[in-house]
Order: sequence, then structure tokens, then C-alpha cells
Amino acid sequence: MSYQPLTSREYFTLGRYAYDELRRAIISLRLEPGQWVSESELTTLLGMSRTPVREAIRALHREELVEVLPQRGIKIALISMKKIEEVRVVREVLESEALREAIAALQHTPALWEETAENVIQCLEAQRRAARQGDLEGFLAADEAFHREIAGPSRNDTLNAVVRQMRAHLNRTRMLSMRELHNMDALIDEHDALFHAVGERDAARGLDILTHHVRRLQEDLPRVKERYPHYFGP
Amino acid sequence: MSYQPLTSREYFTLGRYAYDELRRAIISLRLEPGQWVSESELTTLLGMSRTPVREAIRALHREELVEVLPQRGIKIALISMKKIEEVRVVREVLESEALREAIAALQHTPALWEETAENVIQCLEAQRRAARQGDLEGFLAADEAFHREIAGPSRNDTLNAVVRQMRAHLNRTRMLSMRELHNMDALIDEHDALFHAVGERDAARGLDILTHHVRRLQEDLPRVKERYPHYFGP
DNA sequence: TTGTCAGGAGTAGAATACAAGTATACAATG
DNA sequence: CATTGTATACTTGTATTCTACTCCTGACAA
Repeated sequence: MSYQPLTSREYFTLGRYAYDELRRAIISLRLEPGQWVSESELTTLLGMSRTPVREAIRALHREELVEVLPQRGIKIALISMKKIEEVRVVREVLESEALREAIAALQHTPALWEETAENVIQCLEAQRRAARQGDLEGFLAADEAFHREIAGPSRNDTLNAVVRQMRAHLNRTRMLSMRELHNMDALIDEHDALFHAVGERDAARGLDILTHHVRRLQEDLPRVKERYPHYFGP
Repeated sequence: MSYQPLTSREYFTLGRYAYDELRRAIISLRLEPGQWVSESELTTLLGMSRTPVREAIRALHREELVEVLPQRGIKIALISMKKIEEVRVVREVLESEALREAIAALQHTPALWEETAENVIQCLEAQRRAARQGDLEGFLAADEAFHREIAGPSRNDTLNAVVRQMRAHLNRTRMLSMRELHNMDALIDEHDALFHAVGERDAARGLDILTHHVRRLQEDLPRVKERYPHYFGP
């Protein structure tokens, strides 16, 4: 018989649901950068009252995914080149550390790899499936899961949470990039390469792949920005 | 005529006030780790209704400074050794990057240093004053300001925001460490050394000081934990 | 034509009301 | 005496109401 400490029990709340739902909508661009929404609008959209909607909005505001203009409304944040660059730096630095830690953990406890590898392979499979079907949103979800699994063995939940938050901003541009350049297959190849680098405990190669993985996205940006200028801010 | 974009105007809201106030109370240990509070209690304490209090609590929950147990109450988070270690890693990695960026910015635009230096000197002065008066809370506030100013020239607001959030957890142990070991003067000396290293654009020495600055705190931890075991969790 | 001013519609902030889960004291029961 | 059912007070989650602010529009005067 195993006990789960009560303090860590996760409850389902409408507020949490609204947050997840809206966050997905923003990242997938179903809510478009620059679009104005109102609490009452989201209220009817999500089928709940203002209180949990507000809670979600405040959380998204803290992540700079929405702007709140008191007494005026809520604007889905424009994609900001400054923010993107800042986020890239933070992600690159932290994800490198996570990768180093993960590989160190794997060298110390090789058994960790069994479970991780299996999950990662499933993520890659899910991505290939999504790519075949042109399901961009599903692809990003699997991408998210992939990076979470790869970094998982580091066991640094704080670091991983920050990286996850940073990735939200990059993923909006990733979305546009995929939509415009149809480069999902290349992304999967990079993931695959990263997977094998970690499998061989080759931190240096892993870091190299990871860095290029993010920088390549940066290189696509000008083209994407030219195609969707109204999505971009300063 | 110059326009201030409306979007960046900062409004005063009770929610924001409650967040700042409670965060300070937690970091200064006026709200003790492990202490139970209720929304209605905070309502009377802060002189406002539940709505803004809840807003603040949710934000603090996201920073893992409080635990929310639905239908049971709110617990000020215990100091967790796991969290401290995770936060130390994130802070060390990011603050190193910030320092590198700041020094690069200073080398590129030396004029930045004028303003920064002046502010930093004021922070150091404020810290010395607080240390003389034994004002631990004031000392920490000045400490916070010091690090913000030193990292300021990097202009990476995202990174600095994450570091600020990480520091909250370390500052609670810093508080206990100062209370127990009366080591404020040593901290000021380290700040002074860091200031001069940055002034001389010596990134390597700056990083070294910074790393030891944080690690020294880690070394004090066992003694502090022995003295205040009830403040500590897993 | 242009400027301005009043008022209404719509917004988010804040307060309050209601719902539902949890702890606790205590009586009933074996 | 130990255990269990239950009433009750208290908690947070959610809904609703009230408030004050912003923006727009249209009448009206210069």
C-alpha cells in the first residue's frame, strides 16, 4: 500500500482548466497575436464565470502571453523580437544545463534510460504521425512532451518549469515557421539526433544539436515576420 | 510632445499591492515557513476583500512560496532543500549569463556605467546603513536592488525576472543565515568586490565572486537548518 | 467645418454571495 | 472505553453584483 502525501495532490479546478485551454489557444495561434478579447467573451467561450477566467488571465499575464489594459480589455500579446531573443538566451543556457544534468544522471543511474527512451520514442512517433497529418498543434504538443522527457532525468523541476514557460513564446514562432516553411520533418530529424546523442551520453554533441535547433528557428524568423507582419510587435 | 504607450502604463491595483506585501512578508519570515493562513485572515490583515487576496495567493502559489490546499487552507511553503538546490543552479547559470551580457554591454557602451555605478553605490550604502541598524529586511531589499542594478545593463528583462523569482527562495535562507551568523558585513564585502570587478570589466573575476557568493550561502545551510528545523521540509 | 462636451455602452477591478469539501467536537452506540 | 455517525463551523472554488474607469458617439456651439 502506498500513500501519496496530501499536500501534493492535484485538484481539478476550472481556473486551471481555463489556463491550460487559453494557453494552448494562444500558442497554437487560434487566439491571434494582437487580437482583443474580453473576460465576458472568454466566459461564454469556456462556459464558466468570470472568476476562474480572470485567474487564468492573470497567470497568462505573468507569462507575458497577454496584456491586460484595465477598464479596456485584454490583448493577446504580439510576438516581440526583443522577447524572443531574451527567451532564446534563457532557454539555451538553461536547457544546456538540463542536458548536462540529465546525462550526468544517466551515467550515474543507467536504469533511468529505459523508461525515458521508451517515452521519447513514443513522442517521436507521435510527432511523425502529426507531421503526416499536417496537425501542427498536435506536433507542438508532442514536441513539448519530447523536450520534457529528454530533460526529465535531470530531476530539476524548477529549471524545467522555467524552460517550459520560455518555450511558449518560441512555440508561437515555431508554429508560424511550420505553417510557412513546412519544416516539420527537419525538426524531427534534429530531435532524433538529439535522442541518439543523449542515448550515447554525448553531452557535447547534444548541446550542439540543441543550440542549432533553437538558432535555426531564429534564422527562419525574418521570412515569417515578412509574411505575418501584423503578428509582430517591437 | 511624447506619448507614453498606454499598454505599458502600470496601474495600481489592490491585487498587485497584496502580492508585493505578502511576498515581502514571506521572504522576511514575518509569515513563517509552515504557517497556516486563511484567505479571510489575510483579508482583514490587508484590509481588502477576498478577490485581490486570492489573486496574490495564486501568484505566490505559482512561485511555490505558498501551498494551496483546496477547502483546507493555505500554508506558507516550508524551505525545501531540493528547491534550494534547484534554484541555486538556475540562478548561477542565469546570473552568470547576465553578468557576461552586462559586461559586454558596458564594453560596447561605456556610458551605461555612469548611471549604473551611481545606483550601485547607493545600494551598497543602503546595505551598510541597514547592517549597522541590524535591519535585516532593509538589508535584503537593498541586496535585491544591488543585484538588479548590476545586472541592469544586460537589458534582458526576461532573464532578470526569472533570477528575481529564484532569489526569493534563497533569500529566506539568507535571512536565517544573517539572523544566526551575523554575516552581513561579509556579504557587503563580496558585493563591493563584484562591483569593482564589473567596473573593471573583468567577467571572469565577477563570475568567480558571484558563484562563491551563492555557494557560501549553501555552506551555511546545515547550521541554519539545525537551528530552525521546523522551517525546513524535504 | 471644427472643437467640445455630455452621456451611454462596455470594460476590468473589487466586493459580496453562494456552493461544496474538510476538520472537529461531541453524542450515540457497541 | 473505543468507535462511529453527525452536526457544525470553517475552508477555498465559483458565481454574481457593484463600482469606477475608458472609449465612442452624436448633439451642439463657435
